[in-house]
Amino acid sequence: MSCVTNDEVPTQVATDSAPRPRARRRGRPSVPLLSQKRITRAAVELIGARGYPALTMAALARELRVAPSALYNHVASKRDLLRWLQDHVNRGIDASAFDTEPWDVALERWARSYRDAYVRHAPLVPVIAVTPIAGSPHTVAMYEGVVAGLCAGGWPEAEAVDVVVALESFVLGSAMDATAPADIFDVPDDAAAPALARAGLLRAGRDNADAAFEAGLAALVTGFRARHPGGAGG
Amino acid sequence: MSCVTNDEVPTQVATDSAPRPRARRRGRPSVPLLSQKRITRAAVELIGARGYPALTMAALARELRVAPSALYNHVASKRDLLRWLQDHVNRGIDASAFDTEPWDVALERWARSYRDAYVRHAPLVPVIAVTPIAGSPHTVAMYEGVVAGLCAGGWPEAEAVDVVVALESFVLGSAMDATAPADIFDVPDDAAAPALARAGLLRAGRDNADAAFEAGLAALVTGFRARHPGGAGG
DNA sequence: ACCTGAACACCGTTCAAGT
DNA sequence: ACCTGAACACCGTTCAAGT
Repeated sequence: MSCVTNDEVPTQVATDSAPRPRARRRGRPSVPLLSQKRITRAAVELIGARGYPALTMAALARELRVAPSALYNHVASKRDLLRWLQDHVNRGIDASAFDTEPWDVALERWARSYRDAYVRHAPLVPVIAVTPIAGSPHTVAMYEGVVAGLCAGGWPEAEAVDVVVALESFVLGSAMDATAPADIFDVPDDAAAPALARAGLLRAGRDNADAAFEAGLAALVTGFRARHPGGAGG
Repeated sequence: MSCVTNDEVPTQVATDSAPRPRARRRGRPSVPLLSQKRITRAAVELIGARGYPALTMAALARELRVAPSALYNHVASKRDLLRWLQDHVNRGIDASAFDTEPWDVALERWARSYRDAYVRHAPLVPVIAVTPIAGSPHTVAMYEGVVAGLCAGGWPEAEAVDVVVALESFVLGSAMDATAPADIFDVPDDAAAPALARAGLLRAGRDNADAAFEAGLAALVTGFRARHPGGAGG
């Protein structure tokens, strides 16, 4: 009550009824307002709330209550921001089965977890495909776990990477496919595409993206099992 | 020579030495300058010459010697233009093997042709995944041929579409992967990722994208053969 | 080093005015 | 119907000026 600390005029109090959205002195703040962690976190929240089209540098800066140009003291470009996001998303992928399960079981679990993560982040997929992993610690850790697990399961190192890249291509393609509208294969006139039209009727109401992913995943693992050096396959 | 038609002052002739880059009366031309065909053709040429980043509505209009706003009399949006491009690229994919070869051989050939086409058009991949095929005649024809071929080869219609979608996901993911830099898996410090580092050394100099694609394609086809209802597989 | 504020060079798209 | 020209509402990014 009678204390003399500086809480009688907190920054939220307006001097009168006029709205004063923010006030900060012009120069460098004594403690930095931004960091990679804070920027990434705000970007994830923004995407979660309003989707990828809403992720603009201006909107992100607004979320962080900062001028847009302030972001460029921490990240070189929007492209680099997307790389941070990629690493954040990869952190959520579960590759732990490679520690406990046979390589083929682990591969299936990893693929499902990987696809699940990117179905919600499909706009990152084109970024992933072209981005060297070196600067992304969680991404490196994930691949190391997967490749080490495959090698422990009997795969030669060079071939293990082929398996990983092939599976990743399928997973990322499937993640993009999962964002498609359900009626993507609908055809207007049945005469021009009778097989497609019949198939469309048979498939109506199914979750086609999931079914195709599971079919492809099973085929891929079956095929790799057949190729595995010490395997029971052909 | 002595004819009285309107060719004595063609549009290319400048009245004096001053450069006059273009001259056209303001109103509607007697014969339309643009069409879907001409716009698509110019876009393909522009992409071929200067790449996808150069494909802007302004640059495309310039190529066609037209004001940017003129394009919008023919195409509703840049997105729709990309759909036209998708259909054009799909026209170049060879699915003819389904007419003459067993389904598994045809599937492999189609997949290679499909990937080849989109390696040069990777920026279209995210568009494809989300675009209904109905408005794209060549795309519909391609899928119809593939699904009909699979059905003729003994696949039930609904399952045939799963096979197609799974293979397509793999192909499009692989096309994006093929645009990645060769050193995408390089890791700076070997201690943190020893398996990855060893694999990187073994793979240096190889065409890794091609190897991974062929490995995945072979596995996928092997797996589908094993699942085929009338097949010799398990 | 790290912020603000004011620019810059684009981008896709719209629309009135012309024929 | 189909073009031009002039706008509009963005976008990512740069940079001098401040502390």
